[in-house]
Amino acid sequence: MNVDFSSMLVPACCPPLDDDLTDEDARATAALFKALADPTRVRIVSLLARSEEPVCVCELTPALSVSQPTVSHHLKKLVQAGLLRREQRGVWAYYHLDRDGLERAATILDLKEVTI
Amino acid sequence: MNVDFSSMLVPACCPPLDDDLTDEDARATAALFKALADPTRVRIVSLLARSEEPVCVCELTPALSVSQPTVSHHLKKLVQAGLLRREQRGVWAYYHLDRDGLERAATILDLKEVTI
DNA sequence: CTGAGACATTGACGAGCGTCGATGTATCGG
DNA sequence: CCGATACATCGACGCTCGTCAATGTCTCAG
Repeated sequence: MNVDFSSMLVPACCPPLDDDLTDEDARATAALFKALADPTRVRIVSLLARSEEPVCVCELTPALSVSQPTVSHHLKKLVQAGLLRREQRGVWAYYHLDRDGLERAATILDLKEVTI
Repeated sequence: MNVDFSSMLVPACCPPLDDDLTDEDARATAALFKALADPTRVRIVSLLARSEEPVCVCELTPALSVSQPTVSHHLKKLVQAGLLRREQRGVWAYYHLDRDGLERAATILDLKEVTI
C-alpha cells in the first residue's frame, strides 16, 4: 500500500471541517421544517395566524379545497410537530397556533444569520 | 331541493374565513421549507453558516456521511431553492449561503408572529 | 493531446408522503 | 336509545424523494 505523494502537489483545498450538528439535531430540525413543507399545511398555519381565536375544523375544511380526512391528516401532523394545539369544545375541534413552536423554527433560521 | 333549516338550530360554529394565501404563494412557501426538510441539507446549511468563506464540495462530502453524488444532489436542491450560491474555482466548486434566501424563510415565520 | 481528479448527471430502487372513500368514534338533541 | 353531526382513523393508490453505482463533463498538469 503506497501513499500517493503526487496529491500533495495540487493546490490546497480541504482544511478540516468541524462537524457541528448531531444526527439527532439535524433530524429534529428537518422534521420541524418538514411539517411546513406542504402547501395545504402552509395555508392552515397562515389561516390560524390570522385569527386571534382558535379555529374549528368546520371552518378550515371549506377554505382548503381538500377533503375532510386530508385536513385532519394535516392537522395531526402539525400538532405532532409542535406547531399547533388542539382543543375540544363539545362536538367541535378547535385548533390554534403554538407560538413557541413557530418561534423555535424562526430561531433556527435566525441562528444561521448570526455568522454574518 | 329543500334547504335544511334544522341546521340553523345548532350552536353557531362557522363564521366565514377569508382565504388568505393564493395557491401559488402557498406552494412557494412550502417549496422553501421543503428545501430545509432533510437532515443532510440541514447539516449542509449549518456547516456553511459556520464558515465565513465559501466551502468546497471536497470538504462537505467527508463531513456528511453520504456519497458524493448525493451531496451534489442536495447542493443542487438548495441552490434551486435560492438558499445557496455556487461558485466555480478551477477544478473545485465552492458553495456559500444566500443570506437573502434564508432571510426570506425567516421573514415568513416572523410574519406569522405579527398576529400575536 | 492525454490522463487524472473534482464534480455533475443518469437510472434504478425502496421508502415515505398526500390524497381520497369508507368506516369508526364521540358528542349532543330529542 | 336513536339519529345526526363533527371529526378521526384505516386502507389503498400514485407520486415524489433520498440514496447509490455507474457514467459523463469539465478543468488542469504534463
